[in-house]
Amino acid sequence: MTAQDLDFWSFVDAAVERTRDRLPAIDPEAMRLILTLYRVTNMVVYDMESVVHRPRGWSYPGFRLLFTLWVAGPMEAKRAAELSGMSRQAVSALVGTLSRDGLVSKAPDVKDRRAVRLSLTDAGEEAISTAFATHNDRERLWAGTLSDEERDTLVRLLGKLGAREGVRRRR
Amino acid sequence: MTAQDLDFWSFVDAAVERTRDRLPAIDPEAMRLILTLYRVTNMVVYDMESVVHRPRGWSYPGFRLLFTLWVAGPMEAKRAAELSGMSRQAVSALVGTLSRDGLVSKAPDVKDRRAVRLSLTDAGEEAISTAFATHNDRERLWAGTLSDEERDTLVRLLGKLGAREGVRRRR
DNA sequence: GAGTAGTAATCAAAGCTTTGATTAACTGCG
DNA sequence: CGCAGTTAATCAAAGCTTTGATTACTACTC
Repeated sequence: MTAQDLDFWSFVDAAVERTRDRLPAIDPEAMRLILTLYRVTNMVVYDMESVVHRPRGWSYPGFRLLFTLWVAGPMEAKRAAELSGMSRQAVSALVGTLSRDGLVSKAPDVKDRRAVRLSLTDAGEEAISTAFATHNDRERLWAGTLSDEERDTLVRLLGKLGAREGVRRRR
Repeated sequence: MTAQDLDFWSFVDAAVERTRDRLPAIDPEAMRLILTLYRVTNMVVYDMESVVHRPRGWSYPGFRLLFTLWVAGPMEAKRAAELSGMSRQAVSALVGTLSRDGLVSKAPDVKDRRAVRLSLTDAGEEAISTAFATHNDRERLWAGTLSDEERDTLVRLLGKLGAREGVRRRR
């Protein structure tokens, strides 16, 4: 496989091979894992975003924040950041957009006047309910390449990876 | 598990449960897969970027483009987009930064004067060589939660997911 | 050769995310 | 009470990515 014949996926093999030759001290299989993880996730996200969310005028991050509020109810911005995995700044900026578009409402917290309490508006509730069916159709399409057992194994192994201690987390 | 006790990971279980109750027509296990995939990858990317790349003054996308050129040699911008999984516009913008910082050089293509040929500068070559050892240390840390067999299984299942046909790809 | 269609790259605007700084409000110690 | 330290949120600037439009060039058709 020369450099001219590569495509998106065979690039991973080439990278592993090439690195094994030039930097023998590295762990090529760890590299293959992270490279593959990144590429697959990127594919899935691009597909979901471009097929499901952008045509409706929203972003994937916007959907994630709406979904977080839909699942766990109204909450402070800080907590929405924790549960959704975004930074507080990202939530702040995103809520600016979603609030402007009438999907999320901000109310001052009663107990702590620094805090902002986020909740779905009726339009937000409506939006997430209808969008989620399409979103999940797409999730099902992706998951459909795997048998139930393979899917469960994949979830379990991803969970094991995600349980890694001693790594940097968003604050 | 009430909404008040949730954290980043138990949120996934709550989402599956809550959705099963409110929207019985959806496939909760497909949802769990995609949700988990996204969260794990985000954790890994955040860790890699904040521990390895930002302290050196670079971004993860910047590293990915440099790495692409390092693995497969000088190439047109269009090809770099294909191999790295970025859009052509993203490559164009990113090359602006990397070129300004002296890590990548742009040269007009000899055969097609519309095209731009990208290559690593000496500084870029130097940068990727030294950064990659640290990058791979971090990859090894992540991969280290899994046995060799688990890691191979995970790569295989991710590959199967990534081989999905009929999805939207970047152009 | 002229004209049309297609392609490589870039520009422009908008959105998300990051770091670092700032404002406002809570907490705890003396 | 008064003040230092902490915390919630936001602002500002920079970077990456996206869509849509534009420019420059190539390739095809007549």
